[in-house]
Amino acid sequence: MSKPRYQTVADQLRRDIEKGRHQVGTLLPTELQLCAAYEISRHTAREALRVLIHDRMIERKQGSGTLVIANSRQRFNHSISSVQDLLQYGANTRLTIKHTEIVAADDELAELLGCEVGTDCIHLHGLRSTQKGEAPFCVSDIYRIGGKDPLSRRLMEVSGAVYALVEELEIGHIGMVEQDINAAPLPSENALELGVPKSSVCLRIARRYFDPSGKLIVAAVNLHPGSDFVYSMSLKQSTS
Amino acid sequence: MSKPRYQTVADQLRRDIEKGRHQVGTLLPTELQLCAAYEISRHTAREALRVLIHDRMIERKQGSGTLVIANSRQRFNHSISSVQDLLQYGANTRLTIKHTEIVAADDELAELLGCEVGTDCIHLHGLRSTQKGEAPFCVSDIYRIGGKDPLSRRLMEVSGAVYALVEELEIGHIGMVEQDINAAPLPSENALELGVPKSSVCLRIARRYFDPSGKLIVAAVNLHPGSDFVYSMSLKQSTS
DNA sequence: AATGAAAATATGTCCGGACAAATTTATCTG
DNA sequence: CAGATAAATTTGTCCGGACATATTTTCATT
Repeated sequence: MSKPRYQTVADQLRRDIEKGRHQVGTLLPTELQLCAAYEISRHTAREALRVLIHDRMIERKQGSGTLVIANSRQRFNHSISSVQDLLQYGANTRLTIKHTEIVAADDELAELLGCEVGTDCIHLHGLRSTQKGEAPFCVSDIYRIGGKDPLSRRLMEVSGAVYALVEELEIGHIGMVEQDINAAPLPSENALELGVPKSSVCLRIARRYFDPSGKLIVAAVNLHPGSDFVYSMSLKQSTS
Repeated sequence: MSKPRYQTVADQLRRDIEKGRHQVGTLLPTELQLCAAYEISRHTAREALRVLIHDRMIERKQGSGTLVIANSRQRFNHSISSVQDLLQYGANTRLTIKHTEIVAADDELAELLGCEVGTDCIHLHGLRSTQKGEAPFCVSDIYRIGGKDPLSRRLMEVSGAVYALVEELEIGHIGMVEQDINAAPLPSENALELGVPKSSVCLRIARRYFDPSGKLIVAAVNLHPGSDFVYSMSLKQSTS
């Protein structure tokens, strides 16, 4: 239940960097100094620093020291799933399900789910916002084949990111994700929901989650008003 | 000079997975088994496994074990640069430079390049198509600061993907790529070039390439008519 | 003042051990 | 046989120490 020690130290260091107590471009205290300051072993100090390396806030160099390279966490900015993850975790967003229904798949949905037209599907429609109750910035639709299958029914009870969802539903783990990104006109009903002009364009991210055996778990479609919301991420390439 | 021990073990395990001696979906030997097999400490075994976690070949779960989730290192197909790579290499596309010019940076370009408004810049404007002479599906603009700098001049002579470009110009290697993705209305002149309706929406990918020291090499903006072209990629390799 | 060798510093690698927490497996009980 | 309980298994956390390697600093020499 309680946080590991190295996590506590990492959190504290992150706050210190975010608050400017350790400026970008300067060196963090050395391992031994951290050991003394937090009364931890060197191993624990290194684990804490590893967290910040993973967050891309620091870089370490043997003999030189630990350099602060960013004053905020840049966590998932390595993977394309980060676009989504950035929204779901990094930016600490909330998904509020507005309604759920059983629908017969039309052409478009049938293609997304890879099923026959007319197949019963569960559909969850929600809005994503940074804080609960705040203005939404993204329309999120989640689909699953089978209106009566037990997993689909449970899907209606839980809420949150698809990854959390999959964990909660005890599906095991996600084997593959297919992702389509394109631009599209934002449907007027969604424009209304998001409070943006009717003629807006949007970034459409359609994702399909498969289990390791290749069976589709769920599909999700997210619409982001494009001009308002810009995804930015940096990628460092290792040449080793 | 010599590789660390944990790296040797990680390499061996990776080869074993790639060769199918450890199948995707199965469990890797436990830490203690690895300790015995390679005559290493548990710490070293854990370091080795950490490498494979970083490569996204395995996933670990306390109490359960170490699951093999991929049979090859997942490197660039995890990064959003694959969107571009898919176009440049996977789909075997051609970039045809339509014209080059020296321009004074306006507000937008100055922000993209991180330079003063009014700075001389090289601008290459081109169209991307699957085959030379075929209908283009993407508008590509490449920018570089300095209208007279030798590298900029040479930029006008070569053509192709930015990565190939960088290689040809012998810049060394790209240290970092920053990327913005958003949706936008497609400017009417570009719509004309691409032969799509004037009121089209487009996917706009703006990328900035830096050398390892952090100096900007070039910036590129690609516009794709959104509804026509869909990026599709898989994040995790399915069991094949 | 410039150079180069030595010392100090800081991170990297590696070992040993101990206990905690999560999961799986075996066992007992009704 | 089903369900709860206990044991075994497996990874996670944390400590201590030692030496290696890369970098910076110091200092003696020229």
